[in-house]
Amino acid sequence: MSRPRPRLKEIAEATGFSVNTVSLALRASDRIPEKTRDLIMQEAERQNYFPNQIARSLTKRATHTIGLVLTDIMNPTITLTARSIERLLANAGYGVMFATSDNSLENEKKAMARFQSHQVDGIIVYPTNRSKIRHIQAARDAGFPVLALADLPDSGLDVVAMDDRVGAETAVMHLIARGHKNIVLLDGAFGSGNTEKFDGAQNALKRAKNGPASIAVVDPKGNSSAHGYAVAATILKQTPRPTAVYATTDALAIGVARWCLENEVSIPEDLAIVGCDNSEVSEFGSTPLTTINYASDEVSQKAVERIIALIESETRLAPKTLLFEPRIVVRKSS
Amino acid sequence: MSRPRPRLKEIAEATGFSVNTVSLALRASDRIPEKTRDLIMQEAERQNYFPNQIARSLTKRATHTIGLVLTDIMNPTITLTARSIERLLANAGYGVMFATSDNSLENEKKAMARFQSHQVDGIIVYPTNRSKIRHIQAARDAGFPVLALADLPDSGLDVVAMDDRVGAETAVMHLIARGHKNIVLLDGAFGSGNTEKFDGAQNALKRAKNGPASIAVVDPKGNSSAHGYAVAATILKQTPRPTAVYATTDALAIGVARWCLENEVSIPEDLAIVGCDNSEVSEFGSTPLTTINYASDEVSQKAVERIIALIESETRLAPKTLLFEPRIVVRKSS
DNA sequence: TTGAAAGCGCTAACAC
DNA sequence: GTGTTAGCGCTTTCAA
Repeated sequence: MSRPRPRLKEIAEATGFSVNTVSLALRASDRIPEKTRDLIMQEAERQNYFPNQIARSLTKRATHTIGLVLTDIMNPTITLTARSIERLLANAGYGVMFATSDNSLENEKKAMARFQSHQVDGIIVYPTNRSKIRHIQAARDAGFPVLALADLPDSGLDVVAMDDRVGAETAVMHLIARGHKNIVLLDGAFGSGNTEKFDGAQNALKRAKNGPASIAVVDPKGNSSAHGYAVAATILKQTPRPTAVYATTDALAIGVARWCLENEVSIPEDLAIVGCDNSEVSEFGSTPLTTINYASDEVSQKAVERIIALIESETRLAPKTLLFEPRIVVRKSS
Repeated sequence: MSRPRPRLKEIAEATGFSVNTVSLALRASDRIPEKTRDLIMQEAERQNYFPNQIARSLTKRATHTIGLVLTDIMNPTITLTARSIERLLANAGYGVMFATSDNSLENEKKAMARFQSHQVDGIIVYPTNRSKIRHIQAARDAGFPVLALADLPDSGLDVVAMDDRVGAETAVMHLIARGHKNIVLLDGAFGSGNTEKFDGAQNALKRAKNGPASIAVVDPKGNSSAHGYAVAATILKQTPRPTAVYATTDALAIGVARWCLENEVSIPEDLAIVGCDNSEVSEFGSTPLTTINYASDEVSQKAVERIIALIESETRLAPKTLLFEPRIVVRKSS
C-alpha cells in the first residue's frame, strides 16, 4: 500500500550518474570529487532518500541489529537493563529486536531461532533456566555471537552479570549478623533449576559461626508484589516461625511487607525482610527495604561492549565471564 | 567470524533438486509431491537450515518486523504495554524492534528514521510531544503504516489510546466530590505541550457546581518517585495550601506520599492524592493509591490488530481513533 | 573519475 | 513435477 521509496536508481537517473557512483557518493567515498558528491547528496535529500538496510544487509552479511531475549520485562531491573542496552547499542549504530520469554524455555528457543532467521548480528539473552542452555551453547558453537546476562559458570559462554551467589550470601550474612536463626529464602526460580541464590545462602550458613543450620525455601509461584502478598501467610506459618525473609525480587519483598503491615506483624521486629535488585519500589514501597543492589548500568555497559567485540572480531574469541559483586543497601526492613 | 549458514543451494546440491524446488518444498507448496518434499525437508533438518529472512524480505518487500518507539520504558504501564504488544505481534508472526526516545523529540525522529531504513512494515509510536507530530504524519503521508498510542485528535493519524482527558476529568471530579477546593495537578508533560490532562481537569472544574475556579500546575521535572518526593515540599508551600494532588503517574504520587509519611502530613486528611495508571506500585506502595486505570491489555490488543490491518490492507485505510474510557480505582489515598 | 557486471539468498514468472 | 531466468536494492570487484 505504500508509495515505493526512492532507490539509488532514482537518484542516478535524476543526476545522470550511474547507480554505482551514487552509492559511492552517498557513502562519502573519496573516489568521488566533492562537486559530484554534493550534487548527488542534494538530489538524495530532495527525494528524501534513505538507504534500504535490508538490501545493504544482504550484501554485507550484517544487519547491524542485535536480538535481546529477556525473561520478564516487568521486573524493573530487567526493564532498566533493556533500556540501557538499547541506548548504548543505538549509539553504537545497532538496532535492537526484543522478545520476552516469560520464563518459558520454549519461548526463549523460539525467540532465538526467530532472531537468527532475521540474521541479527548477535544475541544477548537473559536465560530462563540456568541448567537448560544447550540451545545457547549450540548458537555459540555455530560461531554465532551470544552473550548471557546470567552467571553460567563453565558453560563456555560469554557472561556479564551480577554475582547472585555472592548477593545471596551477603543478604543472609547480614540477617545472621542481626541474630536471625530462622530464615526463609523466598525464591520462585529455585524450583526450575536456578540454584545460585540458594547456594549463596548455604555459603553464608557455612561461613557464619553461630548461624542456623539450614534455610527453608518457599516458592511464591511468581515474582510480583501480589505473589509476595499471597504467600506471606504461608511463610509465617512455617515452624519454627521464621524471623527473616530474603526475597529474590524487591516486588516480592514489598508484597510480604504489605501483608505484614495489614496483619500487625511489625517489620523488622517480628519479621526482617531483605529484597533484591534495589529497584525504585524498594525505596518507596510500603516499607523502605534493605536490598541487594543490581548494577544495571555496569552490566549493560559491559554487555554491549562485549557483544560488539564478539561481532566485530575477525577471529573467534575465548569466552569471558564478567561478574559484578553486588553490595547491600540497608534500609528499615531489617 | 561465523561459519557460513546453509542456504537453499546447499540443500539443493545434497538432494539433487534445484534451488527453486527446494524453496517450494520447504514452503510446503502443493506443486511438490509429498515424497520429494519429505526428502528435502529431511535434508534441511539435517543441515539445520533456517531461511534467511533478510533475503526473503528483499524479494517480498516486507520484513515482518514492526518498530516500537516508546518514551520511557521505565514507566511500568508503558513496560506492560510493550510486553503485550511484543507477545501479540510474535504470535502474529512479527518481530519487534524497539527504541526509547527518553522524551526527546530528536531521539524519536532518529528512531523512526532508523526503523524506516530497516524497512519495518509499520511503526507503533508513543509520541513524546503531542503537538510535534509532523514527522509521524509525514511517514503516514508517504503511505507508511503508523499508529500512535496517544490521543491525537484531528491529526489524521491512527490512534489507540486511553482517553487522558476523561481520565483527568474523572480524577478531579472525584476530588471535588470529596470537597477539595485547592487541587494541584502534578504534571511533567504539561510544559512540553501535552495539555490533555490539564484540559480534562478544566472540564471537571466547569462541570462541578461548587468546585474550585482553577487548578495549579506543578512540574516535577521527571516522572519517578524520587521526583515526586523531591517536589512534595514545593506543592505544600503553595498558597492557599493545597488539600489534594492529582499526579500524572503513580510513581510521582507514591513519591509525594512517602514525603508526607515522613513529614507528618496525613493522607488523605491533610492531603489527598490520586495517581494515574493503576500500576502495581499504586497497590503496594507506601500508601495504597487511588488511581486512574490504564487498560494496557485492551490498548495493546487493539493497537496490534490495527497496525496489522494497516500493513495488510491493499488500499489505504482512513485513519481511525480508538479511545478507551479509563475508570477510577479508589483506595486509601483520597 | 566513472561505469558495467556480478553477486548477496531468496521468490516468482514462465518454460519444459 | 521440476528447472531456468530474472530480479529485489545494494555493494564490490574490475574495467575503462
